[in-house]
Amino acid sequence: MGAQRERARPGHSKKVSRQAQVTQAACEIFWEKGYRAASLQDIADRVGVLKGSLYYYIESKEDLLWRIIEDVHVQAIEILDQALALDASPIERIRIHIERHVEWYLSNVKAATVFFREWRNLAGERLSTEKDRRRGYELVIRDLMAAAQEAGEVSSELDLRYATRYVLAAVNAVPDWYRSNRGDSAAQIAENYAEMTVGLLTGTPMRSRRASRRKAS
Amino acid sequence: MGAQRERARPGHSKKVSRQAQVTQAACEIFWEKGYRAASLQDIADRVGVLKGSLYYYIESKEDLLWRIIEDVHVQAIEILDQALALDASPIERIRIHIERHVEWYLSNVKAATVFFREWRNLAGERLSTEKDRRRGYELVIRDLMAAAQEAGEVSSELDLRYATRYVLAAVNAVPDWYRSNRGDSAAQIAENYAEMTVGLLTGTPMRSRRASRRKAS
Amino acid sequence: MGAQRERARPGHSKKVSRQAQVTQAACEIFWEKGYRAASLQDIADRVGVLKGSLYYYIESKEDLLWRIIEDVHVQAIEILDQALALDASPIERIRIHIERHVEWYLSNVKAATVFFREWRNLAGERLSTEKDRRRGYELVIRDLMAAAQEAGEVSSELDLRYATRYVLAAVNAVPDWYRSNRGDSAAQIAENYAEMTVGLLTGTPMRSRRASRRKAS
Amino acid sequence: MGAQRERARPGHSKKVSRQAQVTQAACEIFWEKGYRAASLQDIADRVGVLKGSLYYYIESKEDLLWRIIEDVHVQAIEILDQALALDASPIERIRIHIERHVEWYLSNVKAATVFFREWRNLAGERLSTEKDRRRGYELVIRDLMAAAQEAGEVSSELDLRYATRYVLAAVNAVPDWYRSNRGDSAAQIAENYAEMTVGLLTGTPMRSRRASRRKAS
DNA sequence: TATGAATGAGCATTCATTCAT
DNA sequence: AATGAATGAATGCTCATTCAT
Repeated sequence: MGAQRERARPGHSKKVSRQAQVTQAACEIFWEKGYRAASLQDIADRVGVLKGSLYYYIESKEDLLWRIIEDVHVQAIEILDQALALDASPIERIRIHIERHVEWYLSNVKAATVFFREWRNLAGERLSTEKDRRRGYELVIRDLMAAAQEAGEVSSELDLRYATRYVLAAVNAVPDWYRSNRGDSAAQIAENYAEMTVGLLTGTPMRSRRASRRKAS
Repeated sequence: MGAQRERARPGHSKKVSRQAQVTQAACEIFWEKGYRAASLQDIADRVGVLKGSLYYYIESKEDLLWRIIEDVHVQAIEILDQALALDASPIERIRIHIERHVEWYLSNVKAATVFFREWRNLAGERLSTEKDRRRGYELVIRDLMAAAQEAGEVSSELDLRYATRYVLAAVNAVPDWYRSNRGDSAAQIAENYAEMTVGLLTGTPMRSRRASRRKAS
Repeated sequence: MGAQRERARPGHSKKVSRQAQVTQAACEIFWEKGYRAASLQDIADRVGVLKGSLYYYIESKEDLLWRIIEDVHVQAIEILDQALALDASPIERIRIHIERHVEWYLSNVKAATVFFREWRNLAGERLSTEKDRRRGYELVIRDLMAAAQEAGEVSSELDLRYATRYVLAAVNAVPDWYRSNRGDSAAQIAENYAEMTVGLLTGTPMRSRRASRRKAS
Repeated sequence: MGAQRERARPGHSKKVSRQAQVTQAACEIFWEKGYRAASLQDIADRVGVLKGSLYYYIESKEDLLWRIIEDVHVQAIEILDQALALDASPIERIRIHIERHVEWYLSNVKAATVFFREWRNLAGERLSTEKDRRRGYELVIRDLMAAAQEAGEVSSELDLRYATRYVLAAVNAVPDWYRSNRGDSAAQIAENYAEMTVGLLTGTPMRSRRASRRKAS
């Protein structure tokens, strides 16, 4: 529909594009009520336009969900790629990735939550695509773990199919319970999760790992 | 509405109560389509009655969800209590509990899935109750981990607030991906998850744990 | 949806089934405003129920149109079959058929009008089916004309592809202008149309045809 | 709104006026989807402007329909007037008129189709005007037939009210089924229709009419 | 126990139209 | 001449729920 090229007026960045405003509002409402319980009326109210006016910016309600999910994917894959490209041992790459991944989640709690909770509401081809993407993501992580296993960093007795799911489920649930205004900082939580993951994979007590990392650096 | 006590007709146990049939159908439909996308028409169709007739057995749609959730709770707590009552070290009790817990999930995939995915659709007091219960459950698990920590089985550096959530999220996601008709048996998966959990908590490599357990028994 | 078996209470025939009432109301509204301009609200108002209640009786708006069209088809084909089965010359069968056909139209003006004006609003498979049916109907009429041509009753110079369309268009337009409350009776109009059709096909002046028919009988 | 006079720039006839482009696009879209199902968006898309921009050229959607209908009328009446002015017998004038009329339809299928199918979507005064025009047109044709009847060319037994409608309906339906890319040429079809009409009116077999016309010329 | 009919509120979506720029 | 944004009313449709029988 209507193209929304931002008139790149410098110094006028305060006015976010309506397009972005709408997606943002949708994300919040979906996060608050869930995709199905959320109505376009809710979203329109938050944006401050009439319900029908939303259709100048979107094609359908699912469209909104799709945008949010796509956006999370793009960023998640970027983070993953950066970790994969690191010049470090497999297990170290895993550790760093988990840390950054969690940190990103925690600074995008709403989008991340919607991403994990609502993707099943997609339909047709989008649903298929999304399933494929999730499977693909899981496989990349599994491959990374396999590399660590081959490098002898991870016990060969660990069944990676389950380890992958175990770790991913644990990590992806972080936005479910996180409240930004109390408890540890996002960075601390991220570090904790990375450590637990490495511990799970390597079976090394936390103490000794920390010590060895300090030595190394 | 009408009382729902089953007329306890002895020797007539073959005929499952309609009440149970309805809950069962609801569980399946909720599992297939999600609570919000499921309609009472769907459920009535599966049971083989008219939509309006359902109201002889239920008070509302939420009622159905509530029953399923309650049922899972009752069984989950029973399993937890049994593990807590064991005469074994804390970490061993954790291991056994996780194993049984996962095994139960896997033989009740639909109910378990609905339980985890749909509880947010409860409203009012039921929602509060449910939140409390989940928090309570988490705390019991955390206490068990704390006991293991005090017993020296778990590193004192592990932050139990996060460890609890890590483990619970991982374990509770099992019904999300489990397909009963392929891959390992429920028992194998359960053992795997229990082992990974213990590994995560104790930081012991899997190999040595297995060896020590064999010696002990 | 809900089965609408009439409770065959004898002596209680005044109460027409709601199902029929709804279709009837739809037919009238479609006739008055056209299918697309007609709203389900209009129909509900005429029946005296709420808009949403209509869906107890129908599956969609198109459903209503479809029913009307199917009904016309069933009756039109019955009339055609009866004419085809007559023990008479081809041209006589044509004459009789046109007469009965027009007469039926004129006693079902609304349905017939909707049938001719609105079928293009069908979609998907229904549209295809309908197109096929119309083509099939045309072909049967053409075959009948071809029989008359072979019997020497119709000039061999007449191009039957066009003659068929000429006649059908003329005849099918009758409900477009007919007003039951003034002018000739339906029977007179029907006779006129039948005669004109025979005249067109045979090229016999009307006077001589009438005379010969009187002699024959 | 703004005046729409074309700036009559001489020597610049290549660029069709936007006004005409819009009407043309509307005609096509109305022909493809029907007036009610067509949206201004469709038309704007075809023209290559934004929906809102159309209102520089039109006052309303109905406006577009009205223009198409007016245009057909202007041309139809011109054709009729030319036939009426011919120095020939009434029946010959009828024959010639039908022939030219059909030929014109067939070279303006879209406009003609819209003209016949969609006029009922007009409202208010335009609808009344249109009804009058159609009635007037029918009466002129009827008068022509009456002249033929008085000249003894048409049987006095023919009821001209019905004959007029019969012929007009048949002729006006031509654009409904015509496909320019297959079958006979427009000229052949037009001749066929003219012949059938004369045959219907005069009750003369086609063969003898052709022979007599050849002699006369 | 169960049915069949109806309710009524809500929902996503469409669209002709307007208007400041 | 045309744009881009918004309006507001309407539309087809869904669904949990009610209730007399």
